[in-house]
Amino acid sequence: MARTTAREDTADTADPVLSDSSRDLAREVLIHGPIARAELGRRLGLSPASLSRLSKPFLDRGIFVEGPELSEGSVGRPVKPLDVRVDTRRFIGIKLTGEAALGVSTDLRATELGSAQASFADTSVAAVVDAVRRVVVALDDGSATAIGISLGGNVLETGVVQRAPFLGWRDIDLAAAVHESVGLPVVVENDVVALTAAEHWFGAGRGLTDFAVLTIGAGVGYGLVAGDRVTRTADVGLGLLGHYPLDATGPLCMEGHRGCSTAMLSMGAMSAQVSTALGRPLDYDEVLALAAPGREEPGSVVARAVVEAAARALGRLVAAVANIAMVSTVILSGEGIGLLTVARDVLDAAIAQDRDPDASPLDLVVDDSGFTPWARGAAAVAIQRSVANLGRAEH
Amino acid sequence: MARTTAREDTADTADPVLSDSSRDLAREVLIHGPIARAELGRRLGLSPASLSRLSKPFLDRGIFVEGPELSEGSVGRPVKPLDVRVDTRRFIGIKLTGEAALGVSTDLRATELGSAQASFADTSVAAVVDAVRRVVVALDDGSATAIGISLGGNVLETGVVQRAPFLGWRDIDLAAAVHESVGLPVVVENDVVALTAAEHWFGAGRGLTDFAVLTIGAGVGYGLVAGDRVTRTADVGLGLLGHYPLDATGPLCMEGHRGCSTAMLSMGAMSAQVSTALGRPLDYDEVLALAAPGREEPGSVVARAVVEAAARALGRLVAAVANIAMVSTVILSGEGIGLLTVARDVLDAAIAQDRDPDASPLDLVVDDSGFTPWARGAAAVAIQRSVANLGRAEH
DNA sequence: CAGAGTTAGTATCGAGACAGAAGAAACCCG
DNA sequence: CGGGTTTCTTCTGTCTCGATACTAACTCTG
Repeated sequence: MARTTAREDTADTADPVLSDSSRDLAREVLIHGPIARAELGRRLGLSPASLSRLSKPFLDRGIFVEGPELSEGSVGRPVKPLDVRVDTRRFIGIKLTGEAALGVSTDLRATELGSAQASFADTSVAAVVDAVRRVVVALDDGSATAIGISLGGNVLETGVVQRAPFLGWRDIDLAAAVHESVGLPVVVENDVVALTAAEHWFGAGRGLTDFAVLTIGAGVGYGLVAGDRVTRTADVGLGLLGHYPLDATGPLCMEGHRGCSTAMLSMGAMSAQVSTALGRPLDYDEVLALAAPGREEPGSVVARAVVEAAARALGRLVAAVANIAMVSTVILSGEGIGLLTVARDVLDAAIAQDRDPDASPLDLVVDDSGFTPWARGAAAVAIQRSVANLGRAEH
Repeated sequence: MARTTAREDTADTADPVLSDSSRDLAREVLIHGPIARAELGRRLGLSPASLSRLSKPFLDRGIFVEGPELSEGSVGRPVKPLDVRVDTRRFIGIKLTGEAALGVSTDLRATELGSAQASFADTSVAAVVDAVRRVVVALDDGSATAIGISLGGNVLETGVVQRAPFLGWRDIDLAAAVHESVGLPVVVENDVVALTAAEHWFGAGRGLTDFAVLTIGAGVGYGLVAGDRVTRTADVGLGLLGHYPLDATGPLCMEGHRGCSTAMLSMGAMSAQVSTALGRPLDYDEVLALAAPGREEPGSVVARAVVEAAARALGRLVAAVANIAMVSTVILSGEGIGLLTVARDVLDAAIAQDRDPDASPLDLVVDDSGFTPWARGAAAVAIQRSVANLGRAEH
């Protein structure tokens, strides 16, 4: 599409909407860090002349900087790579669980600069919005550009939460409510979509046009990037892979599926299995510790059986995703990927079993940064939505 | 991207490469049949003025025609819809099996106009190319624009067959060999990709940006359209869903997978199961006849058990594809979908079981036009490759 | 160490594609 | 029959682009 078409007029804040090429340039520099104009020209399909023209306003406004010249040993004039000044903007990302708002503040590349949280006693909109406000107050020094909020459930593009089981919400205009409360632009998105978007622009999926994200924690989440776009269907909030059949002989989940992904992989299901078998309560970390290689004490056999069954199930799931979504990269994230430290080899064997030996090797990336990716994802969505406004002057 | 960038210079035949907008217009009119300029403007994000300008050369060259005015009862000037003259070009599509070349001739919309086939005694390149030549001679009245060839295996974009197990080929430049023999432009593509492309532009997937295609026949094939593009990975020729685990208690396939998609769904596996149980040879159609509702004769119970197990397995596969590829439309094609006439209700029940009841309804389309879709798919690929050259004058 | 070769980036300018404005065409309706 | 409505075209100004020619800054070679 040529230039700024009238088709996707957000009409959000003001006039200075960037042209298509300018926005593409901003996106590319933001994602791919210090990068030469010539390289940008090749990627965007533009001539060097256009790159000079397009990058000038960004340099004038202080959004781009020219990095140090580095000649890399090759002949010719050294490149003066373009980069964004990541500190020109601040963003706040907040993940909502059933009890609390967990927030991080980030720079333009979704790098975490600080964190804060606030719990809410009940899940009324007022209580949740107030918790969000407290997190924002704790994190914002007055320079934040926008706020991203992510939660499990179905979210419309307008920021209306259509369905959020954890909060018991239906058709709540959360974006408007938070904007009312804190006075900043607010973006709301499904949590898995947000996490996937963060991996796409700022994480392990940077530069990839097709990959999948699997998260393991309280449940199992699934996000997909196809054709350089995060797939965003109406069903994305339902967690369609939450009850994917993986082991016909596995335990039951609370919805009655035998050996589904939740029954096999969620942290709660795994520790429950071991606790039941051993007759004493154990949490997830204790299960992993018991199953660790070399540990030979009462319960190790049970823990190992459960962890290895989970690893086999995960392998089956990863292979299914790679085969069906036609991706060659799968990113694993979430609090429950600790099982890989114990049973990585079992996982790899299970993947190999369900995947054609002639197929291209599967790139499995483990993002073990714990819980912050969820909040970081929310910030990433806010950043993405703001790129179109990057042309505006600094405040 | 604005205008014709130098990035994807095919440098195929000659100069008259269309601009991006012109190509998009040609594509849109070709796919969406008689369509008003105003509607085209909305879809392509162009002003009415641009539509007039862009469509003029196509009209002048006789590629487009203005359809009859139809006022549809609404007020205002009636639309003069644009349409392509489908008879201005002829294409030939050929599907290669292990023994024969099966061809169809089509118009610009891949509508079948005639068919022909030729078998080859051995799978040497010379024998296959000669069979292709005989098919072309039988179908071409001298007006064919291009030839599309599809086959099971891995095909590079250049037309080189990297791997074709059915033919025992490796790294064969089939496009060049056929071009040498018949003197027309030749496009070679994987058969499932070609079939998917045909559904995308001219079949049940017309107008959809995301859907999946499952084929059942001698094996199980899988194609995916995501973001309005046919997914085309290096692994696409391997048939990654050919041995997808579906039933832990099912029979073995010849590669030793228990209850995989081939073991459960392929025509050969189904009839083999029934034949073994009954102690007499039966072909696929006989199995379906035995399993038909109301039939109660010796063997019906066995046939029904096999067919229903296949339908359940297919349901599980369809649900997995819908959930993981995030599509809401799945097209079923191939010679082996006859089982649906017997066990459609079993299939629907199996899909429902593996899919969230709150998920958007799954649109299941059955393309039961038998074998010609395969050859038609090959023609469709040739047509798609030719759209960029549509600006050239008629011959 | 000088100059040839190479790569990066910039200023100028003309070509091309675009949308907006204005108007013509062809219908409906009262 | 004239006003309203929608479709489509013509004209024109604007904007973005790439080509060209240029400067800049480095390496390599003799």
